[in-house]
Amino acid sequence: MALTVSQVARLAKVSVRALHHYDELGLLCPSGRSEAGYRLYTQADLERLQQVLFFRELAFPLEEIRRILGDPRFDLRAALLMQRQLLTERASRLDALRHAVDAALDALDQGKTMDSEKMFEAFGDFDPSKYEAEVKERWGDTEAYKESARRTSRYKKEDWSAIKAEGDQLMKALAEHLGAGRAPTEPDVLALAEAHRQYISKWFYPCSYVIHRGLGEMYVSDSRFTENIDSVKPGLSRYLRDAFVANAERNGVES
Amino acid sequence: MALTVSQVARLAKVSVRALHHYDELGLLCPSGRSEAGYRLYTQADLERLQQVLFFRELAFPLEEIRRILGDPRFDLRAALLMQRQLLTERASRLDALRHAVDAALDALDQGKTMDSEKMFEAFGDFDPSKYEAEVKERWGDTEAYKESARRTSRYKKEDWSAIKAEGDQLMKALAEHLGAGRAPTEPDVLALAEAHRQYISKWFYPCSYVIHRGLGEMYVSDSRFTENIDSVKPGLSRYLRDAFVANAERNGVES
DNA sequence: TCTAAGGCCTCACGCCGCGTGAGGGTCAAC
DNA sequence: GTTGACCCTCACGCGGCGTGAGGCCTTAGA
Repeated sequence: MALTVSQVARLAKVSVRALHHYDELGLLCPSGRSEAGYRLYTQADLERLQQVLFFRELAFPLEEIRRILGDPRFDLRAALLMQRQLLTERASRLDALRHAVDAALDALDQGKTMDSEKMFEAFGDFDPSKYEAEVKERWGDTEAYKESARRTSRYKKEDWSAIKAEGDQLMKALAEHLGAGRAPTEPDVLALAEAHRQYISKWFYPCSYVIHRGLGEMYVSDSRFTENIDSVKPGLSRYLRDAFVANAERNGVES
Repeated sequence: MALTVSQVARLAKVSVRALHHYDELGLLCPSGRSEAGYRLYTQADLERLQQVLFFRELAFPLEEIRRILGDPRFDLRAALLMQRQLLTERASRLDALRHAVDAALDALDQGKTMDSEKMFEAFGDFDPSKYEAEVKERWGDTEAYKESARRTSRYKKEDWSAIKAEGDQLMKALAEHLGAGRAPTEPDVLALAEAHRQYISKWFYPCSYVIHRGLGEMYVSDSRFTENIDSVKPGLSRYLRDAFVANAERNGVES
């Protein structure tokens, strides 16, 4: 059932190079490789690709798409509403341009030369940077987010799949301890919690014990996190929270 | 009355870097420099800038703008009509995207997950390359034009102003001979005609005697050429035609 | 008369979303 | 075993500038 690049490319009407590109960016990494190193895409990959293309059509930058799809805090509704707003603004701009072109044509028909003042009439009052600023404010309002954005934007060529694999491995290990009935306060589990904290610090943003504990709290209080994590193993999000809290305590952070 | 870069930048609301860029491309070279090498823009430069910005707003690539503004054969009406068409297509595309976003929002409101089929419904039937192809066909339909486009697209960093100066100098020299009452068949004039042919060959496209003669014919038969050339000196276009014809004849091309 | 600030200049690299080779391995069919 | 259609990984290029770096020029004020 696994598909090769060119098959996916045909299905989704994108170029093979684009798929390579998305792989490089960590935006869509095929979940498998053949023995010869061929990229192998699963059905799930196809779905993700569709989401990617959806946002791409909506003119989101690829970097942002990666963050959007990878972050369970992501607020789809807000993003869509914003994008709608953006599209509306663009449409009205296009309209203004059409009027400008029409005016130019009229002037031409009447044998007049276009005077330069008229040329600029339509272009005055439009400032695309306004929207940009808004977006930045909306999405980049926490320090951790900003730092994370700063760092992750540099990874590009580095191995995103490696980062993801590292995270998955931690989750899997913790899920196994949960499955084995170990308490979240046991040393092995605490060690894993600590490893996770360092993993976050290393790749995303400086993650203190306090912040890590807060992250754990979010895992249980925010359903988007909870669902995502519990899909690995039911109850894992609570388990993580408890482990993070215990790890913070053991390192001198009061609860 | 000469303006500096930053003054022009403020007036036209473009960046200084953009003006530098246009200078590099030969799209808008300031007509003067101060002793210290500062760019000095005249009123005429400002008008040209306005034209540049006009077409830029209409989403013409800069390279094409340069050709448009530099080529007296340029058909403003056709270009505007095309651009109108382009804008209309874009507008309808934006509309489709807006509907897609709305559909996504509706689905969200009803608690459904977006299914991937719907995601793609709006994106199927749009092929921007169609229009591209049309434009190419419309504007690039002669061999000389194509060759010229191929070559000039490579100049970029090279000194466009030097090329222009070389051409202007030839025109000026020929205009002086015309003013002095020399016949277009005199050796000096023929030499200049030949120099012009080689100038064209060197910078734009291989210009045979036959083609050169044809170019001369166009100078008198196409009013856009005629006006442009006669603005240097009245009657110059005819004079050029005659000189080119004589030069062709002297080199074994029958009339 | 000296100085500091704010022009101006020319390199030259960076960005994004890939296109387009180059140079080489792999797979299926004849 | 040979073809030809795939696949891989570099690595450069494009367009329209943004953004320094490093250095000269000009002008106003102390």
